[in-house]
Amino acid sequence: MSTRINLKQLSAHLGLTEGTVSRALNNYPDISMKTRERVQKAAQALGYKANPTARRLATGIAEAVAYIMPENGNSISEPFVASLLAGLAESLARRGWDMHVVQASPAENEEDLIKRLISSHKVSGVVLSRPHKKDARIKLLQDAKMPFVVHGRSVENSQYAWYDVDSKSAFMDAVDHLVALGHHRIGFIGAPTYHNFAQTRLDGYREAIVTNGIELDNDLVQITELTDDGGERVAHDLLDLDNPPTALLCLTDTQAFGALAALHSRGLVPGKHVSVIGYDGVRFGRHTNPPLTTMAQPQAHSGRQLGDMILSIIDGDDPKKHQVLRRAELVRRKSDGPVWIENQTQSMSKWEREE
Amino acid sequence: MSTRINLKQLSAHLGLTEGTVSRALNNYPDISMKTRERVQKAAQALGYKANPTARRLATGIAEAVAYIMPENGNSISEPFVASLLAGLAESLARRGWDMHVVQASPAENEEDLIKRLISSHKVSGVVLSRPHKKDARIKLLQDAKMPFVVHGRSVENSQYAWYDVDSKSAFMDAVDHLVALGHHRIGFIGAPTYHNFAQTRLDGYREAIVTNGIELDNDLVQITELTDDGGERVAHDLLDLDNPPTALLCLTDTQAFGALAALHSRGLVPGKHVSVIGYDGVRFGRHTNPPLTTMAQPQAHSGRQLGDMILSIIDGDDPKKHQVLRRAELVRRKSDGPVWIENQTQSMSKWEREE
DNA sequence: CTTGCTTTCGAAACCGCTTTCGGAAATACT
DNA sequence: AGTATTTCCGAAAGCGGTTTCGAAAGCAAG
Repeated sequence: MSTRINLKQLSAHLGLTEGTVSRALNNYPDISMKTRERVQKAAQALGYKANPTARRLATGIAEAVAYIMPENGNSISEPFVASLLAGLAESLARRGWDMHVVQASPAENEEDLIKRLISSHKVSGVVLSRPHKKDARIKLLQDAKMPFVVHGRSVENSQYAWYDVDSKSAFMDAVDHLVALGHHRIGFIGAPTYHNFAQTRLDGYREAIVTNGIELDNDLVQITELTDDGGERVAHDLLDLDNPPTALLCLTDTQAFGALAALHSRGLVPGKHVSVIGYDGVRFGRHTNPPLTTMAQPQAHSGRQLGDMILSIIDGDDPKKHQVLRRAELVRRKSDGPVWIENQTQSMSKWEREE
Repeated sequence: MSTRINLKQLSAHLGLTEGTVSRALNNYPDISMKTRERVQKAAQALGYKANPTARRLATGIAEAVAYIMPENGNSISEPFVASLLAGLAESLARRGWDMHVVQASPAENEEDLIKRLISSHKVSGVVLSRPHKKDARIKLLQDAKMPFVVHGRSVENSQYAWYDVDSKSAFMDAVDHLVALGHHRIGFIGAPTYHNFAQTRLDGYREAIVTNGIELDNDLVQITELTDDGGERVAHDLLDLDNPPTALLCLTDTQAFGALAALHSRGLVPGKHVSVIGYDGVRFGRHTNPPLTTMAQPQAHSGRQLGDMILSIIDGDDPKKHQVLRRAELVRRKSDGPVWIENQTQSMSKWEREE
């Protein structure tokens, strides 16, 4: 049984008042250096650690941050939660703080979850992910003056802290890349645009299409779920078009996997007959047939970054000073290639590939 | 600003003592039914919720459970953490408890983490995963009388609660399946056997090999990391053997992905020249070339199950009564097939596949 | 109308720590 | 030497609940 020593015992042992010992431990300036050191040495020796619950009650600081699981965090669609959580936990742990991971219960919507979180006083800050274009949760947090950072952005994003990848540029780059390969009919496999990232990626696609002097064709953009099955279904729809696309640009790698499946089932080879490009850069993309070309988001340390951000905001930093935008980069594997022209002889090998 | 009402205000409003109101709210029998209802109604109306921190301090109950992130939780090797966390969080939330997810800091080993957790009094219970064969953390928890459940099992597993998949049987089934396809030289791609699951799966492999009247060949078992690269590397080693295996059984799907890559780089087609079977049943496996045959573990609701278990143990249930073993089942896709015999004509199509 | 139980609630201690306030001792200043 | 400041610590009041204990009130029994 770990018979933890408490403040009363420690102060009795030292012949001091609890208040004095507490202040000594917390480096109050009104304690002489001599006794401060004596107290800290004794605390160390006796293994004293202030009871967190008591401290939290007394100070009113929860010493914990909540990470809100994205709606579909349990699906294949969020491949990075584990590593993000690891980084976030590490960042918080350096200060001895806890990471709560919370999820809306089945009978509860996302906003109620935030309300509950705010009024519970269980956390000092919140990490949100995958915001909607207009995300009511953000307003709730702002009104309650609850510190928070967002992984991703909503449309109005000037007043809070966020960490995001510039997926609009990424999709513009992807389009440019495909156009350079000769593609003019590029299909877009997207998701409902209440997800802000779905909107911005679509924006990037459209803008680049126009910039490249190609006429927008709404038949070429399809909205579906963020799953492989979704990607597969609408890939078929796109390929069934009278004037089908020669390339498929997908919102996520997961959807792209489905697109690859659709091509296979039609006897089309990805990267040859039809190009496919995903987004995320999940490692598994190396193992598809062919390996998936993708816009890889830099996800290293994103968790730690988010943790450091929320901590400094809780410390009083201006949230607006914490807005970091990173870039995704094209990882060229083998699912993209020049536009296919029937009866032509064309060597795949002239295209340089990863590894 | 959410100006939360506290007990003092509520009791003043009711003309009762704080103690009385508290007891009324907690359904103490020494409060008359009449005032109990009156109090609860008022609490409801005024939106009173007891401050969790204060309650925790007073009762000494942390009302939280810690989930220990597996060492490699950030890699692709633990594909199910997100869904497990979701289930666990849901189970705990039903009681209003928190889920802390914790991780050993870089400068800390797993045992120190447990010690810290125990002495911090921040949680009432612990969920552990991926135990080692002889896991010191388990002994620490037992000695401290800290309730816990293990996702997986260690060797001595009779005295605590666990939730596991019978992967030994799964590997026996996999071997039987391969033998039925004519394979006699079956390579095993494993991981360091301090991981208990690595040991039991190896045991299953060996036992089934013997049961099938095949001589054990230690050259056929290779130990490596739980990554695709690891699998790829040792797959090459196995195929370089003078008498190479005709089938590769892998500890995890992730390793199997690497094995597939190794085959491809040699111009061998998986499921035809060499069979590959993985374990886990990750959805990604549908998209490899060819789709990966695997022993799929039933992971639905495992998180909720673990949550319900830890809660009832905290409530006083005998941990030994909470030991659940589930079975994995063969999901046959296309990476397995009859043993390849050169110069034979053999149709793949006679084998029935998933979908 | 006592006596003896129950029922029902108030009073107070407590959980373990933080923080404000005030006063004694020590030091500084005329 | 006497007064004005500092320095350093003790005392005490929280933080917001829970729980034990005891006493007043209500009730049935004698």
